[in-house]
Amino acid sequence: MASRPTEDDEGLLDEEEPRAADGRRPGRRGRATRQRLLDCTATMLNSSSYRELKVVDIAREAGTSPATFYQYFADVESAVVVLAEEMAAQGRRFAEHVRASSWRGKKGYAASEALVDEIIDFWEEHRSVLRVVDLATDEGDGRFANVRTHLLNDLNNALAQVIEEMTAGGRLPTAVEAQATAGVLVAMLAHVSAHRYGFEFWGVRTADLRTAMARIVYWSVSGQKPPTT
Amino acid sequence: MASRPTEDDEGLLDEEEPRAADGRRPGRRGRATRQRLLDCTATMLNSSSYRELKVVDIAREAGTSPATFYQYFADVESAVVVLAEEMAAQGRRFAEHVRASSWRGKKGYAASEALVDEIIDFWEEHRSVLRVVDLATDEGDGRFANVRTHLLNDLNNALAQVIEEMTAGGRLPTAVEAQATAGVLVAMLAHVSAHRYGFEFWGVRTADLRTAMARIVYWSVSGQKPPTT
DNA sequence: CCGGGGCCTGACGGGGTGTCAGATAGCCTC
DNA sequence: GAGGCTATCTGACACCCCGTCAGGCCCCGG
Repeated sequence: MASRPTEDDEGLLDEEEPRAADGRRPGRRGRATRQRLLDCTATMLNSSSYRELKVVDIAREAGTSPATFYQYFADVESAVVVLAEEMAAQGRRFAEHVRASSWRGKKGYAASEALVDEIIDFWEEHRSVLRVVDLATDEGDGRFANVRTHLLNDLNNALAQVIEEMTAGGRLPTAVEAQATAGVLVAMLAHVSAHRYGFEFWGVRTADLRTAMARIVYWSVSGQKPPTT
Repeated sequence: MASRPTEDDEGLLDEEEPRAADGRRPGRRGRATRQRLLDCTATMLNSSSYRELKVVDIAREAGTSPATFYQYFADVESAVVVLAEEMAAQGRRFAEHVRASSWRGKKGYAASEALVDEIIDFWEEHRSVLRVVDLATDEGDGRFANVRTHLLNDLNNALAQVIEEMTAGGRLPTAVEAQATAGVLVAMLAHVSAHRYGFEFWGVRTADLRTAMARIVYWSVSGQKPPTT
């Protein structure tokens, strides 16, 4: 039943606290500039690789100087972290979805398909930011790892909980470790969703990936064969 | 039955062709220097992050100058590609293993466990290089994507073939698309293996991940519940 | 209309990259 | 065993981006 540890959220003190480099609380003009910088960052993330994203370029795009950028963000990644956090906040629904669904029989399989769809769509919508999150996380950047956790942790625990219940109900063998299974499923969902285009390139259709994953999720959670349609 | 397309391997013309910057074929001394550079790159990859790997440092470590490095490699990544290719050559065994195994009954589950173990071990052994391969691939670097493909493609096709056979034999519903299922399984195996330590950090044991994955692989391939031990 | 603090920037030192032209080392020939 | 040729190495340099200041601009409140 081990639940993932969670770090202290200093972010809860104030809604948002976009502090400037010297600790000042920016006024109206400052916040506008900050937002402009953020928007440009998001835009440029769509058109260029994350590695090529230079402070100079963002600043120029926003019609300001590099020095101004550093007044609001410690580096490029800090700006992207903000974008990532905004995105992650929208990811809560996955877990809610899992908890609200019935996981038995045809309904269970439908829930599985719906979950997979939701995740694939989410990754599609936020792909440029998520790509950076994955990259930076793999590179060992704790800030991004934290965001990624917030995004996936709820889903992970929700799935684990369902699996626990199924095990307790005798539907799954006691040998299955709920957290491990949930973790593997989440990893699969996130990774495959992130690499849709890679698969498409190799001639594997997203629709088939979706079915393959839905089947695995359903079987892993319920212990039953998915209904063949 | 769509098989992944494969790129032309110009590498087959000559065993290895470590050409210098100006197209010369290096002599004995040159090859020794090149190898020294390569060894230092591998060493430093273990102790520092890939992003921090500077040409200057590698050169200094190898007791030579940066300019010399550029005589053998276009950039740091080019050197790592060579290391990655050497590693990938060892990954052939996964596919052989899949093809040589029986995938039914207890033997099938044992094969599944063995495959998972083999992959986890491989990722452990080559983790520093594989981390770069994953990172650079995600970043869109074609050279690394190519290596990654060579490494996983065989396994993917081998699994897909087994799944096809199972489908033909009526053991799996015809709705399952072999390549998609194989792709999802490979993605899961590679991604979870690459993030073992992440899971351990969250209190999920590798042994449990292994079981969870072995069960999913076995079920996906054979359509049967894994034997409960 | 006149401070003064919030906001911006020009200018700079630092460190890494990639490329020369020229120095050096190894090897073969006579 | 000296000359000469090529392979190999390197110091020096121009470039680029980073991140930081000190100082200047702008705007609002009084």
